[in-house]
Amino acid sequence: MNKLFKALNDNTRREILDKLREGDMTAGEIADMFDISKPSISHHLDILKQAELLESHRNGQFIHYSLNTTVMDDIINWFLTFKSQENEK
Amino acid sequence: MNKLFKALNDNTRREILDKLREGDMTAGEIADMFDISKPSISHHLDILKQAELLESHRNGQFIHYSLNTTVMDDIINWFLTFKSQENEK
DNA sequence: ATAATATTTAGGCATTTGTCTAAATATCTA
DNA sequence: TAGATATTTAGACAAATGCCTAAATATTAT
Repeated sequence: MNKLFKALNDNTRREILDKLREGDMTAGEIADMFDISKPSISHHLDILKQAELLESHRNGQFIHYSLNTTVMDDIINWFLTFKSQENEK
Repeated sequence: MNKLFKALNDNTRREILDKLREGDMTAGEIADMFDISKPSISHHLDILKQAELLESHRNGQFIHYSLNTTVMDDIINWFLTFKSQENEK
């Protein structure tokens, strides 16, 4: 959970996840959507990948990134336990 | 959302939230559960309060802290939009 | 083989973060 | 009013974070 919260604690990274909901994109396409250098975006992508929020596969020169939302289940459940406990009062 | 993710991006703070699910506690009681100085815990409590995850009220010398989970709704919904989109494929 | 394009890795730097100790503030009790 | 207890505020410091430029790696096309 630590890596997951860490990865999500940045507005640029959350925006990357949001954009990828529309469909997969290459590293370059993602970088072009931000006013940040490509190396910096590359680093953000790496952090998201380490948290397993993204998967990547190379296709020729391009590296395509796609969402992996299965890892969000743990966090969602963590939050929901707070809300469900609410009703027990 | 930024303050919220920031507040949640720390293991000590997440543990504080977990402990408070059992019931309200004073700042001192919370601090005693960790191997961290009282001023540091006080600072963590402040960050959680700024994110509106906690509320506090003074009762004599003591300050009692309690959970406020309503602010979690936004985050939960943010996550759920990822999961619900999953089914549209 | 060389040049061009896509992406990452390396290294440096300023800001933010989490921690501490010392001091300040607030409340209660004798 | 003094002294004890509960908590926060202030200031300092090391580690982590996010950004940049320059260089390295991988692939494609001439």
